[in-house]
Amino acid sequence: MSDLLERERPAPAGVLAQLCAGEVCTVAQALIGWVVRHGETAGVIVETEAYHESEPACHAFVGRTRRTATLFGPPGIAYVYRSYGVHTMLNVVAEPDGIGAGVLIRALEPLEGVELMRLRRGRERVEELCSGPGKLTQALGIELGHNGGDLSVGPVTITPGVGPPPAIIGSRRIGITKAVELPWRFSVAGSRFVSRARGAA
DNA sequence: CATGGGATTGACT
DNA sequence: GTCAATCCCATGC
Repeated sequence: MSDLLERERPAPAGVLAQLCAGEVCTVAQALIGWVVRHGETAGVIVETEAYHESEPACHAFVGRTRRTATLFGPPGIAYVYRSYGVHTMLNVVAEPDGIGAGVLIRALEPLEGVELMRLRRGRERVEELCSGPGKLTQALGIELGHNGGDLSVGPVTITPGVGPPPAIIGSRRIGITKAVELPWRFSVAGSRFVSRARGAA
């Protein structure tokens, strides 16, 4: 219905870092429509969530530790971690160096390498390839070793999309137990590629 | 060194 | 709707 018929375009040096240096909720919305690529697989971002050191749902809330060091670093860097011992999550570090904040990439609209995504996911339907934070990292082959990597350099990259920015809906973040009231989840209105809150319509 | 808790997903009742 | 899988890492003794 509202599929994004976009393709990535090269970004001038420093564009991603400059964008990500802004306020994290602004960054989370601005990244929608951008393209995540790893090798031959790529997808358009259709859902994000913002996390900031000032609120307890953010890993950086506890301060700078080995785990959160990346979050406190410069913007535009990948923060990758393992969740529930099973799934890998991809975040983009936001806000200036020294502030712990990041944007969780929660869903992509598959753009290239769909057959490889199907192979990695063991699913056929395109709607089931990247419609969740653990799913998209599996589909793109993103792993813990990508933590700390510069997303403007690669191997995992995030580059601008093409075309008008899509209409964005704000809502509550999913799967957390603290600061649940903050409307810091952002998704493309009407997209069939966004994740589903457990049991939601 | 031991313990406990997840920014989830898929299978099953 | 319910539940287990599975491991990294922060915390505490």
